[in-house]
Order: sequence, then C-alpha cells, then structure tokens
Amino acid sequence: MATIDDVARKAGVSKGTVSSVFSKKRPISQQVTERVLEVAKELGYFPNHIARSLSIKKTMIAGLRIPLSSDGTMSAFDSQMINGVIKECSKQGYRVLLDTLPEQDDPTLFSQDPVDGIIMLNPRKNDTRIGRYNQMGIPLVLVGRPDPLDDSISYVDNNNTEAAYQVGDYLLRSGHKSVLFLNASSDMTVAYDRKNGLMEAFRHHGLPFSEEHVMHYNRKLHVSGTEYGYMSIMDTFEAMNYSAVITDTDRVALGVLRAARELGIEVPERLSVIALSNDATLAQEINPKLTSVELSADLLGAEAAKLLIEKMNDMSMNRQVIIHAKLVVRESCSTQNSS
Amino acid sequence: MATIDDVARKAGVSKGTVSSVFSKKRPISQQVTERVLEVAKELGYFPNHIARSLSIKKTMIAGLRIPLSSDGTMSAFDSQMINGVIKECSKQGYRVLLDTLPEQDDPTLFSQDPVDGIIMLNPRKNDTRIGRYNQMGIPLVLVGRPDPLDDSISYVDNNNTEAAYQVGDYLLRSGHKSVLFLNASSDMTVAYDRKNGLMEAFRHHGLPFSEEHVMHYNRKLHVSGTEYGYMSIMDTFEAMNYSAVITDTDRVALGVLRAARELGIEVPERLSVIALSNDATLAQEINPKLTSVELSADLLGAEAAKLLIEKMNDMSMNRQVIIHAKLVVRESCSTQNSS
DNA sequence: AAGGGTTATTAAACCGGTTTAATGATCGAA
DNA sequence: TTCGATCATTAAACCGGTTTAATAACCCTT
Repeated sequence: MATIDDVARKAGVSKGTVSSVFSKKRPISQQVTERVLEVAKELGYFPNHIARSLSIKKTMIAGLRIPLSSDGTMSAFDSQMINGVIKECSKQGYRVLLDTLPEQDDPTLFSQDPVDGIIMLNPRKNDTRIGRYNQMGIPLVLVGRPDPLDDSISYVDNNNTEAAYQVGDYLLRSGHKSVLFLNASSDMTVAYDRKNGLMEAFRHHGLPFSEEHVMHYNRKLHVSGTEYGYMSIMDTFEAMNYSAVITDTDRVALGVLRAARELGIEVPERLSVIALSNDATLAQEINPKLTSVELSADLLGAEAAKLLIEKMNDMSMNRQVIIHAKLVVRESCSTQNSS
Repeated sequence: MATIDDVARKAGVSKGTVSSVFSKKRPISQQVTERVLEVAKELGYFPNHIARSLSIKKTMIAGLRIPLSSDGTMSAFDSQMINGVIKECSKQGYRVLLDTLPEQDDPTLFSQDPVDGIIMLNPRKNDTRIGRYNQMGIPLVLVGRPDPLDDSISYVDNNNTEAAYQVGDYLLRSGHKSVLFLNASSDMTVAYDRKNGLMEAFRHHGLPFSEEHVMHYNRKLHVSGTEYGYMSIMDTFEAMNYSAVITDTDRVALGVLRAARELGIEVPERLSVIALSNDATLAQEINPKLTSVELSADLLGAEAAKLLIEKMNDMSMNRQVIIHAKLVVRESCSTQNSS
C-alpha cells in the first residue's frame, strides 16, 4: 500500500498538504489538490484508518458487547437489538464492532478496544466492568438496567415490572385464576422485574400467587426456547392447574402451541397464551395470532446508540431511557375463562 | 489515560521494556516485570489497541459488509450468517466489524477500514469492489458466488441450482404440474441460479415451464417477506393454476399460509408449500410443519470466516466452499396431487 | 585478570497519519 | 516602494505503541 509520504514525494508537496487535501480541514489550492489527487489515484493510495484514528483519537466505531450463549447463537432479541444499534450508528456515520469474547480478567491481557464507546448487554449483578470502563474513560451505555440501580449510568430498558403487571392484570380481569409463567433465565434482572410485576397484579386482585408457577429458562435443561415451552407444558399441564401461560419469547410460545396441539388442548378456549415478544412480525403470523407484549428490541438498540453517541460528545451526560412495552391483544387469549 | 511512556518513566525503565512486559515477546526479568505491572496497575494503564495495530499492522478484526435493506433491517438469513461469522471469529480470537454504510464511490472519501480482511455479502454483478480490495491487498471472501464466476476468488455459497432442481423434481414427482415460485429479488445471483435449477427439473420431466409463475421479491412493492407471500397468493391463486408454491424464505411461507387460511385453501391438500428456509427452528414449529430446504446460513458464515482467516495467513490461498442445501420433508406438501 | 559468550535493557527509528508554528508568496494600501 | 495583512505551504512534533541495533551487565572459562 502506498502511504501519504509516497504521495507527497511524488506530487512534490509535503505530507501536511496531502493530509489536508484528503481531510479537507484546510483549504488547498485548486492546482495542488488536482495534482495530489491524480498522484494518489496513480499510486492507489487510500488514507490509513488506523493511523488516522491514532492521531485524532477517534475511531468512529461503537463497541457492542453481547454475551453469547454457550452454543454461540444469539436470540431474536439480540439480533433485533443489534439491528437497531446498527441502524442508528450507520445513520450517524459510526460503525459497529461486535465483541462476544469472554472478558479477560487478567489485566495483562486486557487490551482496550479500538472503539469510541461501548454498548453492553445484560450487565451482571455488581458488574465490575462498569467501573473499569469508567476508570478508562470510555463512554458506556447499558441495555438492561444496572443492578443495583444507579442513575449515574446511562442505560435503556423496558418497563419490565409494569409490563408484567399489565399482563397479569389483563389475565386476571379476564377471569383467569392461575397462570403459568415461563420466565427468562433466573440470573437476569428482567426475570426478577417481571416476576415482581406479576406478583403485584395478583396482590392487587387479591389472589394468591404461587412461586411454583414461575419457571425459569435453564441452558442446561433446555436446548432452545421452543423446547423450553414445549417441555414445560408437557410436564406440568396435568399436574398444575392453570388456564393461561405467559412466555418469555415468541419462540417459547411456539413450543407451547405445539405441546397444546399434541395434547389436544384448544388455544385459546382451554389455554390462553401471551408472549413477551421479541419478534414483532412473527407473533402476528402464527396461528392463532399471538396476544403479546411488544418489547421493541430494535428500539432499545437504537436508543442505546443515540445515548452512546450523546455521551461520546459529552462525557458528563448520562440519561436513562425506558422503552414502553405494551400489550397487544390478538387471538391467543380467552376473555371469559374461569377455570 | 496513562500511556506506555508514563509507566516507563514512573517505573524507571524504557518504553521498550514496558512493551515487552505486556507483549511477552522478549523475556524480562522477574523483578522488572513486577515493578512495571505494579506501576501500570497504579496508573490504570492499558495498552492502546490502535497504536499497537498501527505498529504491528494487524487489528485482529474481520470486516463484515452487509447491504441492509432501505428500512435498515436485516433478514433472518443475514442474522444467522452473522452468527456463524462471529462464532468462528471469536473462536480464533478475531472480532467482527459490521459495516452497513453504503459504499462511497468518491475515492477521496473512501477510507480503508481498520480490518485485516473482509467478508462481503451478496456481491453485485461485476462488482467493482472486488478489484478494489484486491488492489489494496485486503483479503476478501464472498458469501454468495461472484458473477461472473471466478475461481481466483474465495467464496462460500449454497448449491442453489442443485437445491432448486431437487425441490422441483420432488414436486413434479409428487404429481404437481404447475408451481408458483416466489423467488428472491431479481438482482441476486441466487434468484438466477434457483430459477435455472427449477427450469432444469421441468425440462427433465418434460413439462412446460412458465416464466409467469416466477415472482421476484421487490422492495418497492412488498413491505416485508410475509407480505410478499401473502399478497402473491391473494393476487394469483384465482387466476393462475398451480398446486404448489416454493417460497424464498420461511417468513414468505408464513404469509402464504395466512393467505391460504383466509381463502379457505387447505394446506397441503389443495396447496403444497416448500420454503427455502433460512430459519431452521421456525420451519418445524409452525403448523403444518414446513417442508423446506435448509440453507444453513450459520454454516455459510462460519465457513466464510474460516476461509478469511486462512487467507489472512496466506494471501495466495483461495478456496471455494459449497454448503450443501438439502430438502427436508415435513408436512406441508401433498404427494399425490395432480391438479 | 582478561577475553568470549550470554542475557537484560535501552535509545532511537518506525508505523502512517494530523496539527501547530513558522515560512514564503501574493496582494492591496499607504 | 514598502509595509502589513492574508493566504498557501511546509517542517517538525505528535499520537502510543513495536522493533532493531547497540550497549551494558553478568557469568564462565582459561
């Protein structure tokens, strides 16, 4: 590859001049510009992004840290989130660096990434990385609230507690007395928040809430979301007494529907299904159309990107954005059940 | 941020020594190593990835160029492909830079990316970028074959022609005489290859092939894949005479199924559906379970990553990988139709 | 005690850009 | 004609690492 020096030499000008021709930060006369561009073309010269980044201390790259499950696949939620991030970043001229490498805890090996800021998914409890990024002066935005809550950190999240309350309220109002909740993995804050919301709804309606009716997704037990839904119904429908199921994702709901078909349970007549949806288009295409809560993962991603870019421009800025998840009633819930 | 100089000064050693402590490329005595690490910790020093990249001329980043549709969303195929790329890259210590920015054709603005190599999706006909990357000496791997074919380029692709032939053969054997093909966008090589495969099957069975029965996805007409499927059936079922539909993706099949439900057409009794699937788990979860061709986008991605890493280590290396797409019979096709 | 062979460390050059401060050229006004 | 102002260009320093060639320190042998 030709360098800026090669161009400068051949065009008979200085490095600085060539630099200015390309960056346009300083006006260069018509003639000189033309000669430089011509030589550059001749030599096949393109500015080196890394050298430039080193100099201006900016890479125009946003880092996106996603913890992948052990089998290396990402969920529909992840995928839509990424989509949102990319969309917003592209719009503002940023590229996105995906990082799924397990974090090295050996600081000797820990090397700063070539990014101007970082969006981090599913922060852990008391996540030490948050402090580390702060110390390094790298702008950070979380997707999913920090635990414990901390409003000196920028983050975006759904109104999980409220959404779960809403779902519970809707089901109980419709006459359901007992509900199976196929919740997310128990180590996630969303799982905790949602359970609280649902409990609150039961309390509000003066009905007893059974912890046993809350399942948690478990990597070791379930090979996939659909399998989680399928197995949970197969295992519990006989033994437990419920007339409605709330599922963690649309995929889980697909598994529930398959189990219902095999057991000859009519949906929604004998079993109502509500999905906490991460795939807006899927819910309306399956039969029966799924009543669901739209989480808008893409919006979460886009907002996270906006927040990050804001923060890159002003480190002192931090903000929290709550994406309103709301119930969309379709066909998978009965409204006059009272089993 | 503290720099290597700060550490060197405070530890009373030279830059080079500090560098060696972190990179471990040269042995440094026990005592010196300890003092340097201690000072580094004290100062909160982490090696600067960009400076390091500039010096060693390697970033350990693979670029992934995906053309996003105008609404900025990616398809399930894209998403799975990315998944595969990430999985393989992570395994080998590479990170992935997603680039969806439209390519600047103004060479003044065109800046080399901070990547060691590039995986490019859906190359265009006579894609000028291929030559450009070659000229810049950047390792390149395509996902989707180059057009025209060129075996001096590394790429991965499905055996599209063959797969389409297989599908056609299966349907014609089953007694179908007329098939609607909801093909991909007409500017894609896959669309071309698949059509050829299908035509070949008709020829082989001595049946007439009607160009009118091949539709192409069109961004301007269809808001989504499902809508494409839905509308195509609604518009043509009465007028055209077909007993089977081949769809570009599972989502398109979902639209077809919805249209069938609304028109009271039984699947598979009166209409058979086969999806060229990009979402393995979805096909088996919907009702009826979709007979489909598994494209294994994740495998394509993983293979592309492998090829790229190979090529980064040896520029002269180039290889082509064909991922075998094969028909999986489930429930959505009748086998004794002859309408 | 001097010479030869290791080994550990350093100073300086280098990677390929940007930017600052200084220089040179050009022009209009006094 | 000369001075000052404006503008284009340049030389050199800088960004934060790696690496090479030279030096210094050490150990062992004769």
